[in-house]
Amino acid sequence: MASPPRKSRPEPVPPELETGGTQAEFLQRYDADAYVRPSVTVDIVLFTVVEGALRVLLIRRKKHPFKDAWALPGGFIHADESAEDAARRELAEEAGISDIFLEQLYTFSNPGRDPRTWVISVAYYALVASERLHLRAGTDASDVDWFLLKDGRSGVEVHRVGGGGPVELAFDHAEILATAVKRIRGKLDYVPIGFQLLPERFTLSELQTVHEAVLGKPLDKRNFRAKVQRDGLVKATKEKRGGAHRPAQLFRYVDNKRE
Amino acid sequence: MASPPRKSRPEPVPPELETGGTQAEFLQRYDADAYVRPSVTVDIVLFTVVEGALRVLLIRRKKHPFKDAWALPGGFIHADESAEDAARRELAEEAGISDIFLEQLYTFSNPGRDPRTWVISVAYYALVASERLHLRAGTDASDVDWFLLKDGRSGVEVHRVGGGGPVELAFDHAEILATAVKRIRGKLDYVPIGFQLLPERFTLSELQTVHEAVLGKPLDKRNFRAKVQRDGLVKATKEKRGGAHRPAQLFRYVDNKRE
DNA sequence: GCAAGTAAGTGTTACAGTGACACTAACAGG
DNA sequence: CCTGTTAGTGTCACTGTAACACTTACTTGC
Repeated sequence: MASPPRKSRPEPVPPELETGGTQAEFLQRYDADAYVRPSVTVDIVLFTVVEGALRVLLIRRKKHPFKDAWALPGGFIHADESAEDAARRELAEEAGISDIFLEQLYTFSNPGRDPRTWVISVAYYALVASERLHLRAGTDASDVDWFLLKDGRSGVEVHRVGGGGPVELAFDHAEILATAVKRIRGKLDYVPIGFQLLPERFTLSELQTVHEAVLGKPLDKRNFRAKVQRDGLVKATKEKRGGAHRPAQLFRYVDNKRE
Repeated sequence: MASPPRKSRPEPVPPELETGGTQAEFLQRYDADAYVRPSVTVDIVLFTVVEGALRVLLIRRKKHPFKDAWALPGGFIHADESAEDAARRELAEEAGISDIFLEQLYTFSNPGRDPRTWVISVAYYALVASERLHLRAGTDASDVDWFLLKDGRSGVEVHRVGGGGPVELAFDHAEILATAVKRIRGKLDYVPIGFQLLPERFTLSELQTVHEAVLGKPLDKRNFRAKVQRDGLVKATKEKRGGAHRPAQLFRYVDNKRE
Protein backbone atom coordinates (compact mmCIF):
# COMPACT_ATOMS: atom_id res chain seq x y z
CA MET A 1 0.00 0.00 0.00
CA ALA A 2 2.75 2.43 0.96
CA SER A 3 6.19 2.71 -0.57
CA PRO A 4 7.48 -0.50 -2.10
CA PRO A 5 10.52 -2.39 -0.87
CA ARG A 6 13.46 -1.32 -2.94
CA LYS A 7 16.27 -3.75 -2.36
CA SER A 8 15.80 -7.00 -0.54
CA ARG A 9 18.28 -9.62 -1.53
CA PRO A 10 18.27 -12.61 0.77
CA GLU A 11 20.24 -14.68 -1.73
CA PRO A 12 23.91 -15.60 -1.61
CA VAL A 13 25.51 -12.90 -3.70
CA PRO A 14 29.21 -12.52 -4.33
CA PRO A 15 30.07 -9.34 -2.41
CA GLU A 16 32.12 -7.87 -5.21
CA LEU A 17 29.01 -7.67 -7.34
CA GLU A 18 27.02 -5.71 -4.80
CA THR A 19 28.01 -2.30 -6.02
CA GLY A 20 25.98 0.72 -7.08
CA GLY A 21 23.90 1.23 -10.18
CA THR A 22 20.37 0.32 -11.03
CA GLN A 23 18.94 -3.13 -10.82
CA ALA A 24 19.05 -3.25 -14.59
CA GLU A 25 22.76 -2.58 -14.61
CA PHE A 26 23.27 -5.04 -11.85
CA LEU A 27 21.58 -7.76 -13.82
CA GLN A 28 23.90 -7.29 -16.71
CA ARG A 29 26.91 -7.90 -14.52
CA TYR A 30 25.21 -10.89 -13.05
CA ASP A 31 26.98 -14.20 -13.09
CA ALA A 32 24.31 -16.89 -13.15
CA ASP A 33 26.59 -19.42 -11.53
CA ALA A 34 26.87 -17.32 -8.41
CA TYR A 35 23.24 -17.89 -7.45
CA VAL A 36 21.59 -20.95 -6.04
CA ARG A 37 19.42 -22.50 -8.70
CA PRO A 38 16.21 -24.46 -8.21
CA SER A 39 15.47 -27.89 -9.55
CA VAL A 40 12.74 -27.63 -12.16
CA THR A 41 10.28 -30.41 -12.77
CA VAL A 42 7.18 -31.01 -14.81
CA ASP A 43 4.04 -32.54 -13.37
CA ILE A 44 1.30 -33.83 -15.62
CA VAL A 45 -2.39 -34.11 -14.92
CA LEU A 46 -3.45 -36.81 -17.36
CA PHE A 47 -7.21 -37.12 -17.78
CA THR A 48 -9.32 -39.73 -19.42
CA VAL A 49 -12.97 -40.70 -19.38
CA VAL A 50 -14.02 -44.27 -18.65
CA GLU A 51 -17.61 -45.38 -18.19
CA GLY A 52 -18.83 -41.83 -18.21
CA ALA A 53 -16.55 -40.69 -15.42
CA LEU A 54 -13.48 -38.49 -15.41
CA ARG A 55 -10.25 -40.10 -14.25
CA VAL A 56 -6.69 -39.00 -13.50
CA LEU A 57 -3.47 -40.96 -13.63
CA LEU A 58 -1.51 -41.15 -10.38
CA ILE A 59 1.72 -42.81 -9.36
CA ARG A 60 2.54 -44.20 -5.95
CA ARG A 61 5.60 -42.80 -4.25
CA LYS A 62 8.13 -45.29 -2.93
CA LYS A 63 10.23 -43.02 -0.75
CA HIS A 64 10.03 -40.18 1.68
CA PRO A 65 8.76 -37.55 1.70
CA PHE A 66 5.16 -38.65 1.13
CA LYS A 67 6.16 -42.30 1.03
CA ASP A 68 3.26 -44.45 -0.21
CA ALA A 69 1.23 -41.38 -1.08
CA TRP A 70 -0.16 -40.93 -4.58
CA ALA A 71 1.32 -38.24 -6.78
CA LEU A 72 1.03 -36.85 -10.29
CA PRO A 73 3.42 -38.30 -12.84
CA GLY A 74 6.37 -36.05 -13.61
CA GLY A 75 10.09 -35.57 -13.46
CA PHE A 76 12.99 -33.27 -14.00
CA ILE A 77 13.46 -31.15 -17.09
CA HIS A 78 16.68 -31.91 -18.93
CA ALA A 79 18.96 -29.19 -20.23
CA ASP A 80 18.38 -29.91 -23.91
CA GLU A 81 14.58 -30.01 -23.89
CA SER A 82 11.69 -27.66 -23.32
CA ALA A 83 9.26 -28.19 -20.47
CA GLU A 84 6.73 -29.54 -22.93
CA ASP A 85 9.29 -31.99 -24.30
CA ALA A 86 9.94 -33.13 -20.77
CA ALA A 87 6.26 -33.61 -20.10
CA ARG A 88 5.83 -35.71 -23.24
CA ARG A 89 8.90 -37.74 -22.43
CA GLU A 90 7.68 -38.44 -18.92
CA LEU A 91 4.28 -39.49 -20.19
CA ALA A 92 5.93 -41.88 -22.62
CA GLU A 93 8.18 -43.30 -19.93
CA GLU A 94 5.66 -43.58 -17.14
CA ALA A 95 2.47 -44.36 -19.00
CA GLY A 96 3.63 -45.47 -22.44
CA ILE A 97 1.52 -42.79 -24.09
CA SER A 98 2.57 -40.41 -26.83
CA ASP A 99 1.05 -38.10 -29.42
CA ILE A 100 -1.60 -36.69 -27.15
CA PHE A 101 -3.15 -33.35 -26.42
CA LEU A 102 -0.98 -31.56 -23.86
CA GLU A 103 -1.01 -27.95 -22.72
CA GLN A 104 0.80 -25.95 -20.12
CA LEU A 105 -1.31 -25.30 -17.05
CA TYR A 106 0.56 -23.19 -14.53
CA THR A 107 3.93 -22.97 -12.84
CA PHE A 108 3.96 -23.72 -9.13
CA SER A 109 6.80 -22.14 -7.24
CA ASN A 110 5.82 -21.65 -3.62
CA PRO A 111 8.90 -22.01 -1.51
CA GLY A 112 8.34 -25.03 0.68
CA ARG A 113 6.15 -26.90 -1.78
CA ASP A 114 8.80 -29.59 -1.67
CA PRO A 115 9.94 -30.10 1.92
CA ARG A 116 13.42 -31.26 0.93
CA THR A 117 14.74 -28.63 -1.40
CA TRP A 118 13.89 -25.82 -3.77
CA VAL A 119 11.79 -27.25 -6.58
CA ILE A 120 9.73 -25.32 -9.10
CA SER A 121 7.20 -27.29 -11.11
CA VAL A 122 5.77 -26.48 -14.51
CA ALA A 123 2.42 -28.27 -14.58
CA TYR A 124 0.73 -29.59 -17.71
CA TYR A 125 -2.60 -31.18 -18.36
CA ALA A 126 -3.22 -33.82 -20.97
CA LEU A 127 -6.14 -35.75 -22.37
CA VAL A 128 -6.27 -39.28 -23.80
CA ALA A 129 -8.95 -41.49 -25.20
CA SER A 130 -9.41 -44.35 -22.79
CA GLU A 131 -8.89 -46.78 -25.69
CA ARG A 132 -5.33 -45.59 -26.06
CA LEU A 133 -4.39 -46.39 -22.50
CA HIS A 134 -2.16 -49.32 -21.96
CA LEU A 135 -0.37 -48.90 -18.71
CA ARG A 136 3.19 -49.85 -19.21
CA ALA A 137 3.78 -53.55 -19.40
CA GLY A 138 5.65 -54.69 -16.34
CA THR A 139 4.33 -51.88 -14.23
CA ASP A 140 2.71 -53.15 -11.11
CA ALA A 141 -0.87 -51.94 -10.98
CA SER A 142 -0.33 -50.95 -7.39
CA ASP A 143 2.24 -48.35 -8.53
CA VAL A 144 0.42 -46.62 -11.37
CA ASP A 145 -3.32 -46.35 -11.59
CA TRP A 146 -6.35 -44.38 -12.62
CA PHE A 147 -8.47 -42.60 -10.04
CA LEU A 148 -11.97 -41.23 -10.17
CA LEU A 149 -12.63 -37.53 -9.78
CA LYS A 150 -15.63 -36.47 -7.77
CA ASP A 151 -16.95 -33.08 -6.83
CA GLY A 152 -16.85 -33.05 -3.06
CA ARG A 153 -17.65 -30.42 -0.50
CA SER A 154 -14.24 -28.77 -0.61
CA GLY A 155 -13.55 -28.89 -4.33
CA VAL A 156 -12.63 -31.91 -6.37
CA GLU A 157 -11.74 -35.19 -4.67
CA VAL A 158 -9.78 -38.22 -5.81
CA HIS A 159 -11.21 -41.68 -5.18
CA ARG A 160 -10.06 -45.21 -5.90
CA VAL A 161 -12.03 -46.80 -8.71
CA GLY A 162 -13.18 -49.54 -6.36
CA GLY A 163 -14.64 -47.08 -3.87
CA GLY A 164 -13.59 -45.77 -0.49
CA GLY A 165 -12.84 -42.34 0.89
CA PRO A 166 -10.95 -39.51 -0.76
CA VAL A 167 -7.24 -40.09 -1.41
CA GLU A 168 -4.65 -37.57 -0.22
CA LEU A 169 -2.04 -36.47 -2.74
CA ALA A 170 1.64 -35.76 -2.21
CA PHE A 171 3.17 -32.26 -2.19
CA ASP A 172 0.85 -29.57 -3.59
CA HIS A 173 -0.55 -31.96 -6.15
CA ALA A 174 -4.11 -31.52 -4.91
CA GLU A 175 -3.81 -27.85 -5.78
CA ILE A 176 -2.36 -28.65 -9.19
CA LEU A 177 -5.17 -31.10 -9.86
CA ALA A 178 -7.85 -28.62 -8.79
CA THR A 179 -6.35 -26.01 -11.11
CA ALA A 180 -6.35 -28.48 -13.98
CA VAL A 181 -9.97 -29.50 -13.49
CA LYS A 182 -11.03 -25.88 -13.39
CA ARG A 183 -9.11 -25.23 -16.56
CA ILE A 184 -10.53 -28.02 -18.69
CA ARG A 185 -14.05 -27.21 -17.56
CA GLY A 186 -13.59 -23.60 -18.52
CA LYS A 187 -12.01 -24.49 -21.80
CA LEU A 188 -14.57 -27.04 -22.88
CA ASP A 189 -17.12 -24.33 -23.57
CA TYR A 190 -15.24 -22.65 -26.33
CA VAL A 191 -12.50 -25.03 -27.48
CA PRO A 192 -13.24 -28.51 -28.81
CA ILE A 193 -11.04 -30.46 -26.42
CA GLY A 194 -13.62 -33.17 -25.85
CA PHE A 195 -12.53 -34.95 -29.02
CA GLN A 196 -9.17 -35.65 -27.46
CA LEU A 197 -10.90 -38.04 -25.10
CA LEU A 198 -12.47 -40.14 -27.82
CA PRO A 199 -11.28 -42.48 -30.57
CA GLU A 200 -11.28 -41.20 -34.13
CA ARG A 201 -14.83 -42.31 -34.77
CA PHE A 202 -17.51 -41.85 -32.18
CA THR A 203 -21.23 -41.38 -31.78
CA LEU A 204 -22.73 -38.12 -30.64
CA SER A 205 -23.97 -39.82 -27.51
CA GLU A 206 -20.41 -40.80 -26.66
CA LEU A 207 -19.26 -37.25 -27.21
CA GLN A 208 -22.01 -35.97 -24.98
CA THR A 209 -21.09 -38.45 -22.27
CA VAL A 210 -17.52 -37.20 -22.34
CA HIS A 211 -18.62 -33.59 -22.01
CA GLU A 212 -20.88 -34.50 -19.14
CA ALA A 213 -18.06 -36.34 -17.40
CA VAL A 214 -15.73 -33.36 -17.70
CA LEU A 215 -18.29 -30.82 -16.61
CA GLY A 216 -19.76 -33.04 -13.94
CA LYS A 217 -23.33 -32.26 -14.94
CA PRO A 218 -25.89 -33.53 -17.44
CA LEU A 219 -26.52 -31.83 -20.76
CA ASP A 220 -29.61 -31.67 -22.94
CA LYS A 221 -29.40 -34.12 -25.80
CA ARG A 222 -31.05 -32.03 -28.52
CA ASN A 223 -29.25 -28.84 -27.63
CA PHE A 224 -25.93 -30.61 -27.50
CA ARG A 225 -26.36 -32.25 -30.89
CA ALA A 226 -27.60 -29.05 -32.47
CA LYS A 227 -24.62 -27.15 -31.18
CA VAL A 228 -21.82 -29.44 -32.29
CA GLN A 229 -23.41 -29.81 -35.71
CA ARG A 230 -24.05 -26.09 -36.11
CA ASP A 231 -20.44 -25.36 -35.18
CA GLY A 232 -19.33 -27.76 -37.90
CA LEU A 233 -16.97 -29.56 -35.55
CA VAL A 234 -18.17 -32.93 -36.59
CA LYS A 235 -18.72 -34.81 -39.82
CA ALA A 236 -20.82 -37.91 -40.33
CA THR A 237 -19.07 -40.97 -41.70
CA LYS A 238 -20.76 -43.71 -43.68
CA GLU A 239 -20.66 -46.19 -40.86
CA LYS A 240 -23.07 -46.90 -38.12
CA ARG A 241 -22.72 -48.85 -34.96
CA GLY A 242 -25.50 -50.77 -33.30
CA GLY A 243 -26.34 -52.93 -30.37
CA ALA A 244 -29.66 -54.12 -29.13
CA HIS A 245 -31.18 -50.85 -30.22
CA ARG A 246 -31.24 -48.34 -33.02
CA PRO A 247 -27.78 -48.07 -34.62
CA ALA A 248 -25.90 -44.81 -34.13
CA GLN A 249 -24.25 -42.70 -36.78
CA LEU A 250 -20.47 -42.52 -36.40
CA PHE A 251 -18.81 -39.11 -36.64
CA ARG A 252 -15.31 -37.78 -37.07
CA TYR A 253 -13.89 -34.55 -35.66
CA VAL A 254 -13.26 -31.95 -38.32
CA ASP A 255 -10.93 -29.05 -37.68
CA ASN A 256 -12.68 -26.42 -39.77
CA LYS A 257 -10.80 -23.40 -38.50
CA ARG A 258 -8.44 -23.35 -35.58
CA GLU A 259 -8.46 -20.03 -33.71
CA MET B 1 2.04 -42.22 -34.14
CA ALA B 2 3.90 -45.48 -33.66
CA SER B 3 5.50 -46.72 -30.48
CA PRO B 4 6.77 -43.97 -28.20
CA PRO B 5 10.39 -43.56 -27.17
CA ARG B 6 10.87 -45.28 -23.87
CA LYS B 7 14.13 -44.18 -22.39
CA SER B 8 16.13 -41.27 -23.67
CA ARG B 9 18.29 -39.65 -21.07
CA PRO B 10 20.78 -37.22 -22.54
CA GLU B 11 21.50 -35.71 -19.14
CA PRO B 12 24.51 -36.27 -16.92
CA VAL B 13 23.37 -39.08 -14.65
CA PRO B 14 25.47 -40.71 -12.00
CA PRO B 15 25.99 -44.22 -13.39
CA GLU B 16 25.31 -45.96 -10.13
CA LEU B 17 21.74 -44.66 -10.27
CA GLU B 18 21.03 -46.11 -13.68
CA THR B 19 19.71 -49.40 -12.47
CA GLY B 20 16.48 -51.24 -13.15
CA GLY B 21 12.99 -50.45 -11.95
CA THR B 22 10.33 -48.11 -13.22
CA GLN B 23 10.80 -44.47 -13.82
CA ALA B 24 8.76 -43.85 -10.70
CA GLU B 25 11.16 -45.85 -8.62
CA PHE B 26 14.07 -44.19 -10.27
CA LEU B 27 12.76 -40.76 -9.36
CA GLN B 28 12.57 -41.65 -5.74
CA ARG B 29 16.22 -42.57 -5.63
CA TYR B 30 17.04 -39.42 -7.46
CA ASP B 31 19.51 -37.00 -5.97
CA ALA B 32 18.59 -33.55 -7.17
CA ASP B 33 22.13 -32.32 -6.77
CA ALA B 34 23.37 -34.75 -9.36
CA TYR B 35 21.58 -32.98 -12.18
CA VAL B 36 22.40 -29.74 -13.88
CA ARG B 37 19.85 -27.15 -12.84
CA PRO B 38 18.59 -24.20 -14.88
CA SER B 39 18.55 -20.62 -13.82
CA VAL B 40 14.95 -19.49 -13.40
CA THR B 41 13.89 -15.93 -14.02
CA VAL B 42 10.68 -13.96 -14.16
CA ASP B 43 9.88 -11.55 -16.98
CA ILE B 44 7.06 -9.07 -16.66
CA VAL B 45 4.96 -7.52 -19.36
CA LEU B 46 3.75 -4.34 -17.70
CA PHE B 47 0.95 -2.60 -19.57
CA THR B 48 -0.55 0.81 -19.17
CA VAL B 49 -2.78 3.06 -21.26
CA VAL B 50 -1.75 6.63 -21.99
CA GLU B 51 -3.63 8.93 -24.35
CA GLY B 52 -5.82 6.12 -25.53
CA ALA B 53 -2.96 3.86 -26.53
CA LEU B 54 -1.58 0.69 -25.00
CA ARG B 55 2.02 0.84 -23.79
CA VAL B 56 4.58 -1.62 -22.41
CA LEU B 57 7.51 -0.99 -20.13
CA LEU B 58 10.93 -1.97 -21.51
CA ILE B 59 14.45 -1.80 -20.19
CA ARG B 60 17.57 -1.25 -22.22
CA ARG B 61 20.25 -3.90 -21.94
CA LYS B 62 23.75 -2.75 -21.13
CA LYS B 63 25.68 -5.91 -21.90
CA HIS B 64 25.93 -8.72 -24.34
CA PRO B 65 24.07 -10.66 -25.46
CA PHE B 66 21.58 -8.23 -27.00
CA LYS B 67 23.59 -5.25 -25.85
CA ASP B 68 21.59 -2.03 -26.30
CA ALA B 69 18.48 -3.96 -27.21
CA TRP B 70 15.24 -3.42 -25.32
CA ALA B 71 13.98 -6.17 -23.06
CA LEU B 72 11.17 -6.88 -20.63
CA PRO B 73 11.90 -6.12 -16.99
CA GLY B 74 12.68 -9.18 -14.93
CA GLY B 75 15.26 -11.02 -12.89
CA PHE B 76 16.14 -14.16 -11.03
CA ILE B 77 13.86 -15.88 -8.58
CA HIS B 78 15.33 -16.16 -5.11
CA ALA B 79 15.17 -19.34 -3.08
CA ASP B 80 12.82 -17.96 -0.42
CA GLU B 81 10.17 -16.47 -2.67
CA SER B 82 7.57 -17.62 -5.16
CA ALA B 83 7.74 -16.59 -8.80
CA GLU B 84 4.97 -14.09 -8.17
CA ASP B 85 6.89 -12.62 -5.25
CA ALA B 86 9.89 -12.26 -7.51
CA ALA B 87 7.85 -10.52 -10.18
CA ARG B 88 6.44 -8.04 -7.66
CA ARG B 89 9.89 -7.43 -6.21
CA GLU B 90 11.37 -6.77 -9.62
CA LEU B 91 8.58 -4.38 -10.50
CA ALA B 92 9.19 -2.50 -7.29
CA GLU B 93 12.93 -2.38 -7.89
CA GLU B 94 12.91 -1.54 -11.56
CA ALA B 95 9.81 0.59 -11.88
CA GLY B 96 9.01 1.65 -8.31
CA ILE B 97 5.52 0.17 -8.62
CA SER B 98 3.75 -2.04 -6.12
CA ASP B 99 0.27 -3.29 -5.30
CA ILE B 100 -0.79 -3.88 -8.84
CA PHE B 101 -2.72 -6.45 -10.80
CA LEU B 102 -0.32 -9.23 -11.76
CA GLU B 103 -1.00 -12.68 -13.16
CA GLN B 104 1.08 -15.54 -14.41
CA LEU B 105 1.16 -15.74 -18.18
CA TYR B 106 3.22 -18.70 -19.34
CA THR B 107 6.53 -20.39 -18.70
CA PHE B 108 9.04 -20.19 -21.53
CA SER B 109 11.59 -22.93 -21.55
CA ASN B 110 12.87 -23.49 -25.06
CA PRO B 111 16.47 -24.60 -24.86
CA GLY B 112 18.48 -21.90 -26.54
CA ARG B 113 16.16 -19.03 -25.65
CA ASP B 114 19.11 -17.57 -23.80
CA PRO B 115 22.26 -17.98 -25.90
CA ARG B 116 24.58 -18.11 -22.90
CA THR B 117 23.15 -20.71 -20.60
CA TRP B 118 20.08 -22.67 -19.60
CA VAL B 119 17.45 -20.20 -18.45
CA ILE B 120 13.76 -20.88 -17.92
CA SER B 121 11.51 -17.87 -17.57
CA VAL B 122 8.15 -17.63 -15.84
CA ALA B 123 6.41 -14.73 -17.54
CA TYR B 124 3.82 -12.48 -15.89
CA TYR B 125 1.66 -9.70 -17.14
CA ALA B 126 0.66 -6.70 -15.09
CA LEU B 127 -1.55 -3.66 -15.46
CA VAL B 128 -1.17 -0.20 -13.95
CA ALA B 129 -3.10 3.03 -14.14
CA SER B 130 -0.93 5.53 -15.94
CA GLU B 131 -1.38 7.93 -13.02
CA ARG B 132 0.50 5.55 -10.77
CA LEU B 133 3.59 5.48 -12.93
CA HIS B 134 6.60 7.26 -11.66
CA LEU B 135 9.67 5.78 -13.21
CA ARG B 136 12.24 5.39 -10.56
CA ALA B 137 13.96 8.61 -9.58
CA GLY B 138 17.55 8.51 -10.71
CA THR B 139 16.79 6.17 -13.55
CA ASP B 140 17.97 7.55 -16.81
CA ALA B 141 15.04 7.78 -19.21
CA SER B 142 17.19 6.19 -21.88
CA ASP B 143 17.37 3.00 -19.80
CA VAL B 144 13.74 2.46 -18.86
CA ASP B 145 10.85 3.65 -20.96
CA TRP B 146 7.33 3.09 -22.18
CA PHE B 147 6.71 1.92 -25.73
CA LEU B 148 3.65 1.99 -27.90
CA LEU B 149 2.03 -1.22 -29.09
CA LYS B 150 0.68 -1.33 -32.61
CA ASP B 151 -0.95 -4.09 -34.57
CA GLY B 152 1.36 -4.65 -37.51
CA ARG B 153 1.33 -7.12 -40.35
CA SER B 154 3.07 -9.87 -38.46
CA GLY B 155 1.42 -9.54 -35.08
CA VAL B 156 1.95 -6.83 -32.53
CA GLU B 157 4.82 -4.36 -32.92
CA VAL B 158 6.66 -2.17 -30.44
CA HIS B 159 7.32 1.47 -31.34
CA ARG B 160 9.01 4.37 -29.63
CA VAL B 161 6.55 6.92 -28.36
CA GLY B 162 8.16 9.56 -30.55
CA GLY B 163 7.68 7.54 -33.72
CA GLY B 164 9.95 5.51 -35.95
CA GLY B 165 10.02 1.91 -37.05
CA PRO B 166 9.33 -1.19 -35.00
CA VAL B 167 11.78 -1.95 -32.18
CA GLU B 168 13.39 -5.39 -31.89
CA LEU B 169 13.34 -7.05 -28.50
CA ALA B 170 16.01 -9.15 -26.82
CA PHE B 171 15.81 -12.93 -26.39
CA ASP B 172 12.33 -14.36 -27.01
CA HIS B 173 10.70 -11.31 -25.49
CA ALA B 174 8.75 -10.55 -28.65
CA GLU B 175 7.07 -13.91 -28.28
CA ILE B 176 6.36 -13.28 -24.60
CA LEU B 177 4.88 -9.91 -25.41
CA ALA B 178 2.70 -11.32 -28.18
CA THR B 179 1.42 -13.97 -25.80
CA ALA B 180 0.61 -11.34 -23.20
CA VAL B 181 -1.29 -9.12 -25.61
CA LYS B 182 -3.34 -12.06 -26.80
CA ARG B 183 -4.12 -12.97 -23.22
CA ILE B 184 -5.35 -9.60 -22.02
CA ARG B 185 -7.48 -9.20 -25.13
CA GLY B 186 -9.07 -12.56 -24.57
CA LYS B 187 -9.58 -11.91 -20.91
CA LEU B 188 -11.08 -8.48 -21.26
CA ASP B 189 -14.32 -9.94 -22.58
CA TYR B 190 -15.23 -11.82 -19.48
CA VAL B 191 -13.09 -10.52 -16.62
CA PRO B 192 -13.13 -6.88 -15.54
CA ILE B 193 -9.43 -6.21 -15.88
CA GLY B 194 -9.90 -2.81 -17.51
CA PHE B 195 -10.37 -1.19 -14.12
CA GLN B 196 -6.78 -1.99 -13.23
CA LEU B 197 -5.71 0.56 -15.82
CA LEU B 198 -7.68 3.44 -14.32
CA PRO B 199 -7.63 5.47 -11.13
CA GLU B 200 -10.23 4.74 -8.48
CA ARG B 201 -12.74 7.15 -9.96
CA PHE B 202 -13.26 7.40 -13.67
CA THR B 203 -15.83 8.30 -16.27
CA LEU B 204 -17.42 5.71 -18.50
CA SER B 205 -15.78 7.35 -21.49
CA GLU B 206 -12.40 6.83 -19.90
CA LEU B 207 -13.22 3.19 -19.26
CA GLN B 208 -14.31 2.78 -22.83
CA THR B 209 -11.11 4.37 -24.10
CA VAL B 210 -9.09 1.90 -22.07
CA HIS B 211 -10.99 -1.05 -23.45
CA GLU B 212 -10.55 0.26 -26.96
CA ALA B 213 -6.82 0.69 -26.41
CA VAL B 214 -6.44 -2.87 -25.18
CA LEU B 215 -8.55 -4.39 -27.91
CA GLY B 216 -7.17 -2.16 -30.61
CA LYS B 217 -10.59 -1.45 -32.05
CA PRO B 218 -13.43 1.01 -31.46
CA LEU B 219 -16.49 0.09 -29.43
CA ASP B 220 -20.04 1.38 -29.59
CA LYS B 221 -20.73 3.90 -26.87
CA ARG B 222 -24.28 2.92 -26.01
CA ASN B 223 -23.65 -0.78 -26.06
CA PHE B 224 -20.55 -0.39 -23.92
CA ARG B 225 -22.31 1.69 -21.30
CA ALA B 226 -25.31 -0.59 -21.23
CA LYS B 227 -23.11 -3.62 -20.70
CA VAL B 228 -20.95 -2.39 -17.84
CA GLN B 229 -24.00 -1.05 -16.04
CA ARG B 230 -26.07 -4.17 -16.59
CA ASP B 231 -23.21 -6.31 -15.27
CA GLY B 232 -23.18 -4.18 -12.13
CA LEU B 233 -19.43 -3.70 -12.33
CA VAL B 234 -19.66 -0.01 -11.80
CA LYS B 235 -21.29 2.32 -9.32
CA ALA B 236 -21.95 6.02 -9.75
CA THR B 237 -20.40 8.34 -7.20
CA LYS B 238 -21.79 11.73 -6.27
CA GLU B 239 -19.13 13.64 -8.13
CA LYS B 240 -18.93 14.83 -11.65
CA ARG B 241 -16.07 16.11 -13.66
CA GLY B 242 -16.35 18.75 -16.33
CA GLY B 243 -14.37 20.70 -18.83
CA ALA B 244 -15.53 22.88 -21.64
CA HIS B 245 -18.46 20.55 -22.17
CA ARG B 246 -21.09 18.60 -20.35
CA PRO B 247 -19.71 17.25 -17.06
CA ALA B 248 -19.27 13.48 -16.76
CA GLN B 249 -20.47 11.26 -13.98
CA LEU B 250 -17.64 9.64 -12.02
CA PHE B 251 -17.85 5.92 -11.28
CA ARG B 252 -16.13 3.45 -9.04
CA TYR B 253 -15.45 -0.20 -9.72
CA VAL B 254 -17.56 -2.52 -7.61
CA ASP B 255 -16.59 -6.12 -7.10
CA ASN B 256 -20.04 -7.64 -6.86
CA LYS B 257 -19.07 -11.27 -7.15
CA ARG B 258 -15.64 -12.53 -8.05
CA GLU B 259 -15.72 -15.84 -9.87
C1' DG C 1 -43.51 -62.71 -36.21
C1' DC C 2 -44.48 -59.88 -32.68
C1' DA C 3 -43.97 -57.67 -28.18
C1' DA C 4 -40.66 -55.61 -25.06
C1' DG C 5 -36.54 -53.33 -24.31
C1' DT C 6 -33.14 -49.92 -25.42
C1' DA C 7 -30.66 -46.21 -27.24
C1' DA C 8 -30.80 -42.88 -31.41
C1' DG C 9 -32.68 -39.20 -33.43
C1' DT C 10 -35.46 -34.95 -34.17
C1' DG C 11 -38.10 -29.02 -33.65
C1' DT C 12 -40.10 -25.27 -31.47
C1' DT C 13 -40.43 -21.62 -28.37
C1' DA C 14 -38.92 -18.16 -24.91
C1' DC C 15 -35.19 -15.51 -23.20
C1' DA C 16 -30.69 -13.13 -22.99
C1' DG C 17 -26.88 -10.99 -24.95
C1' DT C 18 -24.90 -8.48 -28.83
C1' DG C 19 -24.27 -5.21 -32.43
C1' DA C 20 -25.95 -1.52 -35.39
C1' DC C 21 -27.76 2.87 -35.44
C1' DA C 22 -28.69 9.15 -34.34
C1' DC C 23 -30.11 12.48 -31.60
C1' DT C 24 -30.40 15.59 -27.26
C1' DA C 25 -28.17 17.60 -22.90
C1' DA C 26 -24.85 20.28 -20.34
C1' DC C 27 -21.22 22.87 -19.87
C1' DA C 28 -17.10 26.69 -21.17
C1' DG C 29 -15.56 30.30 -23.87
C1' DG C 30 -15.86 33.98 -26.91
C1' DC D 1 -26.38 33.68 -27.31
C1' DC D 2 -23.86 31.06 -30.51
C1' DT D 3 -20.20 27.55 -31.14
C1' DG D 4 -17.60 23.75 -29.81
C1' DT D 5 -17.18 19.68 -27.32
C1' DT D 6 -18.10 15.67 -24.74
C1' DA D 7 -21.89 13.13 -22.00
C1' DG D 8 -25.74 10.64 -22.16
C1' DT D 9 -29.77 7.86 -23.85
C1' DG D 10 -33.42 3.50 -26.55
C1' DT D 11 -34.89 0.34 -30.07
C1' DC D 12 -34.72 -3.39 -33.19
C1' DA D 13 -32.87 -7.46 -35.51
C1' DC D 14 -30.05 -11.28 -34.91
C1' DT D 15 -27.81 -15.14 -32.60
C1' DG D 16 -27.02 -18.37 -29.15
C1' DT D 17 -28.92 -20.89 -25.39
C1' DA D 18 -32.03 -23.51 -22.40
C1' DA D 19 -36.23 -25.98 -21.68
C1' DC D 20 -39.29 -29.22 -23.25
C1' DA D 21 -41.45 -35.17 -25.42
C1' DC D 22 -42.14 -38.16 -28.86
C1' DT D 23 -40.87 -41.30 -32.80
C1' DT D 24 -37.45 -44.54 -35.03
C1' DA D 25 -34.62 -48.57 -35.57
C1' DC D 26 -32.67 -52.19 -34.04
C1' DT D 27 -32.10 -56.89 -30.87
C1' DT D 28 -33.86 -60.38 -28.09
C1' DG D 29 -36.99 -63.57 -26.16
C1' DC D 30 -41.32 -65.59 -26.32
